[in-house]
Amino acid sequence: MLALIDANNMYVSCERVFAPRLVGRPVVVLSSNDGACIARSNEAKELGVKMAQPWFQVRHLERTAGLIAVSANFELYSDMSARMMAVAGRYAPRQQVYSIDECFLDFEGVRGELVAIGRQIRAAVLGEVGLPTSIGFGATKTLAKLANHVGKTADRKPGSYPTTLAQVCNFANLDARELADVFAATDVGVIWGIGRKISEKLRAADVRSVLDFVRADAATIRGQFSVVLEKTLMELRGTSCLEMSDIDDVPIAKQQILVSRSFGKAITDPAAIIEAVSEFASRAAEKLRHQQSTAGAVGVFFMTSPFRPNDRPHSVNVTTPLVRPTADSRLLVQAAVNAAEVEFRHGFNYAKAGVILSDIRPASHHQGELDLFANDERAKTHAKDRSALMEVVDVLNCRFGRDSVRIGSSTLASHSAEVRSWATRQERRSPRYTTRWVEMPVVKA
DNA sequence: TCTGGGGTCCTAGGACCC
DNA sequence: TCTGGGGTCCTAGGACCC
Repeated sequence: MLALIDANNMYVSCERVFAPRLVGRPVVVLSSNDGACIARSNEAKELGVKMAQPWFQVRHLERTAGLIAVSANFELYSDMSARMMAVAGRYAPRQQVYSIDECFLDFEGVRGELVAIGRQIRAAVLGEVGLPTSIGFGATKTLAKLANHVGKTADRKPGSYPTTLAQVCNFANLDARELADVFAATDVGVIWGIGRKISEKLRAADVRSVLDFVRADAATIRGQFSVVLEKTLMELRGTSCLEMSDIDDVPIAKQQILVSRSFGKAITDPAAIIEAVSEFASRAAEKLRHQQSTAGAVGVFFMTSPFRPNDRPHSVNVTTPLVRPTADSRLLVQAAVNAAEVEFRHGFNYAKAGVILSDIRPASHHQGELDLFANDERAKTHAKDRSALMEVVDVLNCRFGRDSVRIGSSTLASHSAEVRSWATRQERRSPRYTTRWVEMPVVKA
């Protein structure tokens, strides 16, 4: 039996732990640039604020309905996430952290009543970390996800499901009839793996509820959609198709590393694009070294805004293969900047840019005898110097703070983050209470 | 005025091989 | 006029997730 545990409105709940004035009020957390709502409290959902809705569209609710908006504070959220995962992990032999706010637990071999255990987990995470959670139990990952959704919804919208399913929902405790009722009352679009496009297509074929979907013909689903959706169907019928990947302690290395931002305002100046791309490449290189990998290709993109119909659209997306995979910031930045210089066009209002590292492999992996340069002693020494230098840079930045040492070209046009024309706005960010000494909350006697 | 920033997996189709 | 058949590998793009 598997469980999915996730934090309710994670980002909002993290903010509330340290700012009790937010409790019971409609609250949203804003994306970078304070552009869109990426988390909503239940009260904000009730005001009609949609996921990813632009802030300017709901801003009037600040005055009319007491809506409170805060800028995203990812440093705080990821630390709170780690604490939550540590607590949840105590209760089952295997845990897979799936995202910042949810993990799967595998209860195989565990004795005891699962709903009762689920309630203990909720109480522990709430008591020790301060985050409210929901828990779903099912025979497969997709069922556990669905049970979690039912548990959360039963709690939030009385009458939607039997109250016994609220907060902690175990499908195994339902008989066939009760399960069919739950499935019939649940929209097909909430199933894990069914997004907007597929649910539209399913509805057009008169498959509207989870029950409709579960009763659909598997071969037809595969033919008209994909093997992926067929797996989803089998999972809902109780046949496991998605394995637990339970590499508990060692995070799986990313196959692609992306750093991108929307600009605070439109960019027309090549120097600004180059500065941004240089900065993104630097940041990506840090992530790359952190997971002890090298990249064999550097991608750069920048584009105009699709939301400004009066702007001429333009979009650049180029990938530069590297002769030899590297994790050296200077080489990665150089490749990214070169591509940006070549592809930049005057006369466009660029709104967003990014750098993607791909063809990622372990840093320990050497090309071996086929790489002629590798046999060149000077080249070997050079490579060693390089990685030693990067190590020093990383250590210094870890000790003295981000950007204590950085690549020269990322400061071409200006000297501080505050004056960089492309820098994102974050006017409402809370203190990083748990990860910065100077921002630690102070208790007054 | 103002519209997120990460990721994953699968598939179709082209390049290329014999 | 008629122009193979079977395979692999790679990439771009589309779907999804949070």
